[in-house]
This record gives sequence, C-alpha cells and structure tokens, in this order.
Amino acid sequence: MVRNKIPASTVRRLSHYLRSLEGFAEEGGTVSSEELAARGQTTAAQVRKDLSHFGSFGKRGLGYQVDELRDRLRQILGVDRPWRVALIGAGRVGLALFEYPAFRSRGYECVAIFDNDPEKVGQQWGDLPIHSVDDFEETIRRLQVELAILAVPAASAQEMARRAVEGGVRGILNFAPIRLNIPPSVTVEDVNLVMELEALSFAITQSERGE
Amino acid sequence: MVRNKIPASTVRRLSHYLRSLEGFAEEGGTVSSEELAARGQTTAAQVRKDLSHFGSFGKRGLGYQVDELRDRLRQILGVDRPWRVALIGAGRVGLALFEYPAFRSRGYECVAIFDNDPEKVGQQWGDLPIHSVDDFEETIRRLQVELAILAVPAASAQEMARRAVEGGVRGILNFAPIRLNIPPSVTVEDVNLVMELEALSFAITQSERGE
DNA sequence: CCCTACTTGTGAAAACCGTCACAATCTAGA
DNA sequence: TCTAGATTGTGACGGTTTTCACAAGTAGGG
Repeated sequence: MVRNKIPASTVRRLSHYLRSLEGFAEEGGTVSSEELAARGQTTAAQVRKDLSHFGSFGKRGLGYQVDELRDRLRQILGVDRPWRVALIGAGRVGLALFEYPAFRSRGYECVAIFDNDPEKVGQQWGDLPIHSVDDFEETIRRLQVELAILAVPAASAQEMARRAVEGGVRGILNFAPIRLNIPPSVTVEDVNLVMELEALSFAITQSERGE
Repeated sequence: MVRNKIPASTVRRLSHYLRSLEGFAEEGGTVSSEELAARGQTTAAQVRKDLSHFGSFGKRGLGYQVDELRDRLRQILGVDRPWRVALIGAGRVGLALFEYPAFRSRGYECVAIFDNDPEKVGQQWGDLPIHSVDDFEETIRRLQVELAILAVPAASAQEMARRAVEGGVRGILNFAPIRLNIPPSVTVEDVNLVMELEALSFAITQSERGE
C-alpha cells in the first residue's frame, strides 16, 4: 500500500465503484471484486489493485463489506464532507450545471454565482443572487469557496481562473476549450465537449478506413 | 508510421494541436513541435511522436507548415466533413449543448431533437421541432443521423442507446452516469460530471493529506 | 560550395499501468 | 478440529505510452 502517484484512471474507476456500491444499498451485505468488476467494464484484478493503493478493506474468502467499502471510498475521494462551490458564468452551461441534480446530492454545494453581464447581475437562481464580477476575489474568499466551475467563454476563462486562484480556490472544473495557466497547487479538470466529439469522429473515421 | 492502435491520449492531443493551429491563422507560416508543445502542456517529442503515427508532415530544420498541418489534422480527426447529429433529451443539458456555439461551427450539425415529454414534443428549438420518441429509429435512419448525443436521465439511457444503435448511429456522446452496453462497432464517449468533480476533490484531499 | 544553426523523425530506453497467478486467509459445515 | 470452497492482496510479468538521444535533412550566409 503506497499513497503516492495514483493513476488518473484509477481515480475514475474508484468513482465508478462508489456509484455501484451506492446502488446496492442493502445494509450488512458483502460484494466481491468479481461483482464490482461486472458493473464497470473492468476486471476483478483491476478492482483489487485499485483498492490496494489505499489499504486492504476486504476479507479473504468473503469479499468487501458494502457499507464499509462505500464509506471508505467516500473518504478517499474526499466526498465524505460538503464542498463549497462557485459557479462562474451564468449562461446555458452554467444553468444546466446549476440544476444538475446529482450535483447537490453529492455534497457539492453552490454558494455563489457570478456573471459579467449587467442584465444578469441581480437576478436570482433559486435563492442565490447572481453577483457581479467586480468584487469577485473578495466574495469567494469571504464565502470560503473551495471549487470553481468555470463556464465562461474562452476569451475570459484565463482571466477568471487567475482571479479564482487569487481568491483562494483549490480546484477548477474548466468548461472553456483552452488550457488554463495556473499554479500547480491548484487542480484543474477540463471538460472539453469538442474534444469528445472529435474523439468520436476520429474513431468512426478510422474504423471506416480499416474496412 | 503505422495506422493501428492509436492511444486515446494521442487523439486528445491531436484535437488540442488542431485548436492551437486554428489560433495561428496566418497563411504560409510555419510552426515547430516546440511551439506546439508550449501551448498544450506537453513536450516537443510527444508532439512529433503523435504526428508520426500518421505520416511525416514536417520539414527538418523548418518545422510544420501551419495550414497544411491543420488540414491534415482535420482529415485525421474526421472533421473535414460535416457530421449529422441527433440530440436525445431536450432538458437543460440538451439545451446547453444545442446552443453551444463551437458545436455547429465545427461541422456537427444537429438535424433532430427528441424527447419523451409530451409537453415538449412539438415545440421548436431554432427551426428544429422536438420529435416524440415513438418513431425514433425510423426517423434517425431516414435523416441519416451518424452521431447521437444522449442527454437523458440514467433510467432511460440504456434503452435509448440501444434504439439509437438500432437506428444506425455510429457513435454516442453519453452524458448519463451509466456504462452503456452496446455492440463494439459503435463508439461511445462518456462525459461524467460527477466523476470530474470527484477527481477534483480527490486531488485536493490528497494534497492536503500530503502536507 | 561549405559550414552553421536548426528541427524533424524514429529506434531504444524508461516509466507507467494492467494482467496474471498464487500464497494467505476466511467461513461453513461435518 | 479438519477439510473444502471462496476470495483477497500482491509480487512478477507483459504491454503500452512517454521520454530520450541522435542521425538525417533543410535553409541561409559567406
């Protein structure tokens, strides 16, 4: 069991295991690596290897205690506590994310919304007002925002990311199709829809050429 | 130069190189692997290796012709021609995607929208009507839909994916947080927002533990 | 024409990640 | 208590991806 250098693919799978475990819901039951692998497009050995990075939670001959492993995965992924999130950009994408149900139900609590459009500033989404970006840094620092969801046009993404870091956020979920330039102490995850579509057209084009 | 077994990470980078090249826009200019690497969080050797999978497009001592490489990447990624796309699910996510500007401007043309909510069926988005899912397979086959964007709740995602395959789509961009079970001849790309957020909280939690 | 400065393309080495195989461990039941 | 059946945890192996290093090729200047 080593605690450093966890592959990104492992983290994604852990997230998936947690989702599966939450589907079981029965108290006191157990689950084997084989069963976990079946849902999740992977192998039993992979499941065990992934978990072994963080300790040994199973019992040989029996498998894993469902509720125990679920709690352990929540700890590992850091979702055993709420996260304070700011939404930057109140456009279509921002709205879709804001109303995404899985969002709040998993402990990601939106505590502030920002937009630079004067038309939108002052409007309310649910019980949250849309703030101007004028006092952005101070506001997110005061509200103790930890994560920023960056859903603004590419042109202003770098600037707002810089200011978010200035305001003390620890992580950014970036929807703008640019590579953000920020200090390595802040984590960035990119969601690039064009890239995903291009991966699709690439794969299809390749398979057509192969025939 | 071999044409098989391209790593997924290579494809993602190609997409990124193309984005960079489109930013240059100057006709007749050249660019070195070093410059391409600088925008894009990678190394010059990686750029050259990625490109070498598909041939050799550069000139030693000079670099790559910007417009030539750009066209070549478009061919490779399959975005040198339009793609016919259907949007399945006319909720918030569907709307955000539908209005996403980079979408159409890159040749992904939405030719049909579907929803199972009778309230929504018959409405128009832009000049496109929202279809019922009753005659789904026939409609997408008739419209020669190649790609499906699946933006429906998890509960109906598998069913609609199956029907999309039935209707002849070649690729699915899946926003539902489940693993789709479909034949390998159809490509799937998953976009899982909860997973991305959990990757963020994992990374932050880890770095806090390390201190 | 030759020398210098520069950059690609690529085989080889290294690092990384997934798979395999099996000893270790556990429960149940006789 | 002992045996049979099940399943984990992990070291060793193999494949894949990245990095390295350099020969080969190009342009420009004198």
